[in-house]
Amino acid sequence: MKLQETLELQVKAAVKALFQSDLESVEFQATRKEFAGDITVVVFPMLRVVKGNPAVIGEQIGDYLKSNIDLVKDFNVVKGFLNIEIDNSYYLDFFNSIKTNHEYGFATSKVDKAIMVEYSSPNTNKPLHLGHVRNVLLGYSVAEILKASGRPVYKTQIINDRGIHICKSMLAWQRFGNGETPDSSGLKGDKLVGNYYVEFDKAYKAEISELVANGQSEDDAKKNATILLEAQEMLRQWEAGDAEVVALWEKMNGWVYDGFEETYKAIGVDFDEYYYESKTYLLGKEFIAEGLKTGVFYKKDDGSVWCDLTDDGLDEKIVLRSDGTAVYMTQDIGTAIQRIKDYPDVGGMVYTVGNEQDYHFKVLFLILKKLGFDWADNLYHLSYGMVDLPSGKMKSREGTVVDADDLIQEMADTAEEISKELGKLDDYSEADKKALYKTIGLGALKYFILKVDPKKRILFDPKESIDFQGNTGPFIQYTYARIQSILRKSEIENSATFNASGLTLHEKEKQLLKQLEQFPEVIQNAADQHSPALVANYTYDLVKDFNSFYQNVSILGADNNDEKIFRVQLSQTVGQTIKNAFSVLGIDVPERM
RNA sequence: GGUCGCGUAGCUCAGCUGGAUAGAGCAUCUGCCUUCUAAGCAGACGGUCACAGGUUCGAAUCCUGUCGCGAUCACCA
Repeated sequence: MKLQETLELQVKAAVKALFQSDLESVEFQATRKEFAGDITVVVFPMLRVVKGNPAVIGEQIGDYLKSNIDLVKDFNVVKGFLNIEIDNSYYLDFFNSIKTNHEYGFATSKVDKAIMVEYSSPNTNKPLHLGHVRNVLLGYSVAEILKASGRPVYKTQIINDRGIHICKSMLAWQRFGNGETPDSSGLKGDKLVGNYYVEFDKAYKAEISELVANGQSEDDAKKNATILLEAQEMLRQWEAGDAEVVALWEKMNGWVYDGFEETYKAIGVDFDEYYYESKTYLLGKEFIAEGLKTGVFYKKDDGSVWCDLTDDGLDEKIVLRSDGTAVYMTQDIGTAIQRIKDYPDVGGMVYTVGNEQDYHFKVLFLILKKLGFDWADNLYHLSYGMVDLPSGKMKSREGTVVDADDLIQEMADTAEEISKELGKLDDYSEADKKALYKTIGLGALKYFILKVDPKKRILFDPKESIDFQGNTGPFIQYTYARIQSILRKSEIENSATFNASGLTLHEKEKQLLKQLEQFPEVIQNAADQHSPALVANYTYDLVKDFNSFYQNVSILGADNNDEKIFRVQLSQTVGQTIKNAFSVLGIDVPERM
């Protein structure tokens, strides 16, 4: 039984014996550093059932615990706080139980339905940028955290491969491209297609100003520009299945997918399954027709189909245009249903999408529920805040976007600069160095983004590069590397045993053991709250404790062999925990740096 | 205007479903490398937790209102 459970039972028993009252629950917290003790019972809440002075009550409960639980070594009471000192043997037993477990913190799989986690979900007309990076990192990490908490997970995305945006790139490429390909230009496919999206916009703007100069109003000019009309015509041709248009569409989307794959690979994320809007919007339409029959939806005179959500405090929502074509909602309904059809073991889904779509998902989930799907109760919108620049929002048309590939490269470059200044890697091969720079650069970037609460906005200043000191990825990676250095020197395995009876636990050691004890719970909380930030901040705390230990206590120079074995193994276990924690954040750890 | 989210140190962020004197990092300043990697450690400085009420033994945390910032309310995605 866990310590806290034992204590809870005994505190209840104490209150029963001393005051003839029953407690519903007992409130615990970690003892503050300035007081003696390891765990604290808060007496105040008991005052509802037990009348009296909280300090006196604490004293009496403390006496009871001390004489009834061997592990309770001593206690003290400060105001209404009962600080309990736990015997070292408890922490050493705990340590021995986890030290050889390489999966420490990860739940052994529960029998539970799988969860599908969607993230990235880009449009196919332009490259990925910093906003996508946050999305991808969050989605990937939440998926890994859910896995670590014992649930089967599928990672997926919905690719917005059809629509006016890609037609714009296609048209511009036809018109200005001279047959340019990724091969002929040496450009990444997504970059190339993105360039033509910009080309389109330029031509479009030029035409608008020409029309305005000829006397049209701005609004009219925007509607009447021939290049836009042509793009719209192209979309119609696509929907009609025009062979030439479809071939071009497939070709250019193919380039984009290759480019995206490269970026995903560089970031280090993956997917189990891809969904394409072009393939799911029709299924959505089927279910609109179905819902129309069952009365979930209704048709207006002009033929458009709506869902009335006013009873739920929302508005009416259109689900099909009057011309019968699909809207965003239509295909999202289709995609959701398709996924459950494909993966019957999936019992819920997580959508990693920015908070500008909060309303959309509220409506989507409600509609799916009205359509009668039992899994609709287990849908979660992992809503995250925008990544803003000092100048405000990123605007692709204004060229202020921070490109994902560039950013990754810049981070690696910064890592290289710093590493060279420190000059600890002189015996590394060039290839090993490059790999390490990438690990550190990515570590800095990922940690920077993941450590903040998903729902908060992030301000990213490209001029001030991301820190490599303090509460950062590289600091944590550095600590890991330090630990590996000790392990290389010590050559002590974690399977080795030490004689615990002779050990006097140093306060830094005890602090580390307490911190390690938290890890499984942190993973569970992070899974419940869909928050990688909890894991990131936990890891930082652990690492801070370790560095304090490292700097204040000699590990290899311990007084006796038992102590040395224990300290080396403690270091190794902290290292393993850092590695496990970082793995669910998608961050690699280096052997040296 | 309606709805939703956010507001904590100069800056970037923690603070678990209410608990002790609100914590870290960066920046500034002091110390510490002939000893396990100084991307580190030890310390100093720095706060009206946006504001005002309320709930209670106790509020940064919960409720109400105000202000500020953002998002959203399309036959766009």
